[in-house]
Amino acid sequence: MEVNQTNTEQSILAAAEQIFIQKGFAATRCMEIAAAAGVNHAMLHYYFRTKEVLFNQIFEKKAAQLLNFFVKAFDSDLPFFEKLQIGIETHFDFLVENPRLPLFVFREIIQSQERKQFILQQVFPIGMELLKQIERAFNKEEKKGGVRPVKFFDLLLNIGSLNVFAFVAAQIFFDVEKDRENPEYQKFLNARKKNNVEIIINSLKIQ
Amino acid sequence: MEVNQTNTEQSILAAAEQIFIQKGFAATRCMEIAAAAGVNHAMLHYYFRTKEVLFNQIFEKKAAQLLNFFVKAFDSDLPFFEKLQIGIETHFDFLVENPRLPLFVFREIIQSQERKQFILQQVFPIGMELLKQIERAFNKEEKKGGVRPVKFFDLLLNIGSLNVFAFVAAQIFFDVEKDRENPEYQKFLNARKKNNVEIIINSLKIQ
DNA sequence: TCGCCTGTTAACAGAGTTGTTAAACAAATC
DNA sequence: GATTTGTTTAACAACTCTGTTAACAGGCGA
Repeated sequence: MEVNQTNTEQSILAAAEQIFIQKGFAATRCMEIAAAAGVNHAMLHYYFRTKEVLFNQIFEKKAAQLLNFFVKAFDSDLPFFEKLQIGIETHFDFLVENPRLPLFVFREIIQSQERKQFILQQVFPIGMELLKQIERAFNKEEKKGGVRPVKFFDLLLNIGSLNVFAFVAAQIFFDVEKDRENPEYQKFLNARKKNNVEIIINSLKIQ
Repeated sequence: MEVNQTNTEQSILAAAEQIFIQKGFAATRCMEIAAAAGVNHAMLHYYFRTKEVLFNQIFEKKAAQLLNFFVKAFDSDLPFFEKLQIGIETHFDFLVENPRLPLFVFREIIQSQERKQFILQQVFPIGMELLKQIERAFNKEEKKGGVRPVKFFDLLLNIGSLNVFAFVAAQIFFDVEKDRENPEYQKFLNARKKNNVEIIINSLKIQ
């Protein structure tokens, strides 16, 4: 072996992840990934055979990450409303670290029937299984009369809507990679986080 | 002239609109648009010179439509909360007819610095001007003490989040073009519309 | 009728993209 | 020190995509 056995493979993966997420499958060129990884473009085909294989590897990892995280964020032992708040905030913080992820996954799902199938058949059922646990806790609280009667599915969609859309909007007004230290950006994020928690809690509290 | 003068241009535009919105700029092939329009692909270049010119024509039209509509939806003379409800519902109904539009615009904004500039400099200011009218009505209501103090910008983001994300989710579970008559899809849409109005109203009402 | 204009087509040029391969090369093993 | 194995490179083949062009068809005015 010459220099770095797995390093080449790793740097291709890292470069591919970044570029694919930013530009999507169709707009990404193999040469560009190779250049970013600092290797000859033949390396991509040596390690991953085709652009599609490389892409799918990243897509599947990221799609799973997105859903698993959503589930894990609600997995704690606190009182219901505290758990909810921490869940929303943790999910939001995950998006701060991965601001482009949701749009990336949605874009590629919508574009390819195969990927849609993959999500619906491979990722979704696993997530659903985990979500049921949280749903039970939620329903228990509902029976106790602590919350307004809302469908759990609607609750999840509401949280997802508010949290995800904050980062879609953020990408219009800010450069989510370079503006991490920008106080305006941080102010925007904090305001949104607080707003989202309030809206959701408000929608569940009995008037 | 041989066959149909302006019909060719129109059918190219119609085909391009559909395919660009579904696949985005990078994934769309000129040949595909030509085939869908039923013309030789040289026609695209005859009428529009380049793929980019054709795309920009559609993008600019759609981006303006998206924002103008958002503004127009809130433009009525009813009491505040009724106006708000009708505004949210009208915006939602617009998305029922254009379910892929938001994701299309966001995707292309994010991908191209030029398009982002176009949105921020050409489209946004016009929308903001119009939005100020609605903001004044909102602030008046706020001063009367009829609503909780919320930043108008946050309110807009909240409505946008909930309405837009409904159609992002819809595209995962349904085929938004073919499922128009599907009762499951209609049930989903009605539930979301009702949910979104409730959440927003709830977030503004004083407890 | 002739020439001109618009719209259309097929063929093609040029650039860029994915994917292949043969050869060089460096370290590990024998 | 020769062999093997894994890694890298340059060159290239095949293909696709965008954009051009030359030829052509029919309508229309001179």
